[in-house]
Amino acid sequence: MLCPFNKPRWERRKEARPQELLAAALDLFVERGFAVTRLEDVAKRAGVSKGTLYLYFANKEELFKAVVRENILPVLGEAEAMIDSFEGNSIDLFRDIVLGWWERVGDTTLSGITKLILAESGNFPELAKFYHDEVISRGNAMIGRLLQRGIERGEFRQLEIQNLTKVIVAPIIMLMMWKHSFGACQIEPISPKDYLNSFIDLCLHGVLNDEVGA
Amino acid sequence: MLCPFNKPRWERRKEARPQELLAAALDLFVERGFAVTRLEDVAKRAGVSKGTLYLYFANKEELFKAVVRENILPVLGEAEAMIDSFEGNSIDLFRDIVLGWWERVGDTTLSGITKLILAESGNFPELAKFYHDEVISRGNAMIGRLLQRGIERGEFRQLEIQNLTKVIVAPIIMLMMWKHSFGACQIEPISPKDYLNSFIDLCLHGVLNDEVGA
Amino acid sequence: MLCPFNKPRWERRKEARPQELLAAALDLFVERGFAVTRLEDVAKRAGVSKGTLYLYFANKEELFKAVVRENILPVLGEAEAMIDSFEGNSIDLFRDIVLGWWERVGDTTLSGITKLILAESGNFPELAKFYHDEVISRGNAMIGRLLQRGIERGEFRQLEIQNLTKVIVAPIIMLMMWKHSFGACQIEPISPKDYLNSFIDLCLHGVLNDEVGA
Amino acid sequence: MLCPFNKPRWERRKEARPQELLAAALDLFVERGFAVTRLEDVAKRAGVSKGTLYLYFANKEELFKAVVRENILPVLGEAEAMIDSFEGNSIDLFRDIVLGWWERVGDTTLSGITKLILAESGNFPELAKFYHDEVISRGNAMIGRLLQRGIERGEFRQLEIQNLTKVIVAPIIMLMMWKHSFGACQIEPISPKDYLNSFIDLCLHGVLNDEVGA
DNA sequence: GATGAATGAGGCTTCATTCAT
DNA sequence: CATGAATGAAGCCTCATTCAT
Repeated sequence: MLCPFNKPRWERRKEARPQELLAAALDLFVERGFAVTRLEDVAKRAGVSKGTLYLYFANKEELFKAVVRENILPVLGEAEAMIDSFEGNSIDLFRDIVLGWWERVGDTTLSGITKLILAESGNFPELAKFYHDEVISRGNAMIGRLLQRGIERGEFRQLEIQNLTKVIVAPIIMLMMWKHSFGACQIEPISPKDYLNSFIDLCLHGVLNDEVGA
Repeated sequence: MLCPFNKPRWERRKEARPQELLAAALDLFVERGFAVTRLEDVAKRAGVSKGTLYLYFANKEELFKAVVRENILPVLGEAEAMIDSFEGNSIDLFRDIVLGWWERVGDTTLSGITKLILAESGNFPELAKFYHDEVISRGNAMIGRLLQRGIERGEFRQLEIQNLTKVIVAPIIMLMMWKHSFGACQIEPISPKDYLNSFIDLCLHGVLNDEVGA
Repeated sequence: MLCPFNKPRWERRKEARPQELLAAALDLFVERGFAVTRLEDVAKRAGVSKGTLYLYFANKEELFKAVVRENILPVLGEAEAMIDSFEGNSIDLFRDIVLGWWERVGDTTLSGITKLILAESGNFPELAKFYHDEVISRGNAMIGRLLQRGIERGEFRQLEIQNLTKVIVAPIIMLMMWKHSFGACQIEPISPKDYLNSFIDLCLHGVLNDEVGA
Repeated sequence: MLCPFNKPRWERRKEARPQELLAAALDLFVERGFAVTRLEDVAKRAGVSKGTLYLYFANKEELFKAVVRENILPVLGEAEAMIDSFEGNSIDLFRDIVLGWWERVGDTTLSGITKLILAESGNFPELAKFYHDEVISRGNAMIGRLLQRGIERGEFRQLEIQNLTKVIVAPIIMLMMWKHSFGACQIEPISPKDYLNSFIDLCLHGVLNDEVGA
């Protein structure tokens, strides 16, 4: 009785149960997709029975929302804070943001959520809107502020920010998508580090040979 | 009987059946995903009965595979010819490739195939591999050759081609994904023209302010 | 193939299936109650599978409504016609209506519907309203017209019709209730014939001994 | 400890528990029916937890039986005393009985018991029998004795008592049923006073116009 | 070939009941 | 005694698949 691991499972619930369920749901949703995942499997993976899920989440869709809310939003806040408090060069900031995002999100199961949303948005427009408003648009705004900062500091040239942010976000999202689609099938996995370095290099310098005088 | 146009209408109809079914299935699979699409809806959209589907496709999974196979093949080769025969400046070539791709693929139903594959790759790994080998990797190779051409002609600087191609392809794929996910939900649709111009501008020049002395 | 009874079950559907399902549902709803009746049992009694029910009725509640609609409404129309076309004495008409109602409704499974509605109205207010509007109030109006007719012809004394109709309808409804509650439990079954004769006698003459000078 | 009012409040509470549970259950059973009432709601209405119910009642069915048993007994005997001690006119006695019944039973929660029994008799035949023997048949006997008294005193004409009692009881029972079915749904609530006056008038005089020469 | 009625396995959800604290 | 988290059987409903015509 002294060791918590001796406690019967049901006793640990108030603290951990919802988190265990969310973790199990995240895994399975990412692995199989929302529509195909059976709640019974989520429960089984969390080590509880089917009915227990309904003590914590009203239905499958609410479970999905909770998974998104609990996992993605905290990370976003951190990144936003980083931009606003960063002191140095915008180039370094860009590099930090990109690599940090990969470390905190892309390289974790969380990246699967993005894939999930893009894949299943057709069936859950409400969820898609929720995710867009809470995650995508905030992410875009973050990159937009970063570009603005660089322009104001004279580090970046005059840029059309509106569309450019989406273009810049795209390769990061694609890297996450890749990991959970082709990557998950063992098809030509990409080296994130090399990919992201190429990405950063491209964003900074473009492809042109400036010495020739393009 | 040799010329299809001599056949009575219902007989031509009969031969067109599978194509009509595939088209209907493509639409619905793209819009809703594989698991959620009901065969009855596919049949209804094609104007036939549910049972008729099974005259042409053994089951739902085979229908999916046929949809992908039938729609992937026509895409191949379209753009490849373009690149090798082009004479002018690599910058113009890049611009033509990107905008031409959008016009001939991205802006057609075929872009839905890409979304479909990325979304359902987990459940159909062999299709994902097929799509990767026949489409994605050939697209990458195309961009790779384009970059190589630019470098050889001194128009592009020395570039690490392997990963860069994937980075450059990413925003194009994302544009297609967007069209079929958030775009389909009426959530902040992107203007492809503006997006692609920003993309081309970024790829060529990067974001740095060269005059400052980068 | 000549004899319809040799036909496979599924072939007879377009004509008879919905009626078979409604009959089975009526029996079980009356026997067990709406909430407790399982659709699988309804299907089984009709000799079909669970899914077949949903080809004809959207859900359990719609099935219930259809049972009421198909069974009760036609009988009501007949009774209404009888009142309007009857030529003779109002006393005879009253007797005919009461005994006819018993024959056509009370003595059949249909009487169970009334019990059902009264018992389960709490859970299905929408159904209760439907039944009240379509059946109860029409039945009351029918009796009301009968009383009015008798008064106008001088056969009945001046009566307060509004509440009296409900009072007169009550013993008829109770007889149906009884049959499906205590009667169904083998508890002191009532002889409908004697009960209705007492009822008619009471309605006509009351209990008072007029000779004494009431 | 002998006087309950000396006990601390929570201890009196403890003894009152079963009554509070039964009251809550009565309300909900009457309102929604047995099958549909959730024990959790019963517990909530009584202000206890679901588990507590099982400290007092073995299961849902036993709770139902207890509800009925506890509520039936107090009804008995209330009215019986009235009839045998009455001195005056049988007409006045009838009026007093009917109006008194409504006041003391029909207009209280106890009328719900009647509705409950009639509605659920199919699933609880032994309770139905109990209720019939202890309540219904005693009520009938009471009315029977009343009629007999009137006949013997020459106030009522010669009547067939056996069935007539049931006919006379019917509108009273129906008034209770109505209150808990259509009445509870806000569908055309009946004015008990007017209804009962019409009822009494009908029972005494019938509908015929005696002056015409009945 | 084409139909569409029929099937029945399977998923989501509810809730009576249990039981460790 | 009281709690309320946990269980799991059971019901409603969906839909891929079959098959007699």
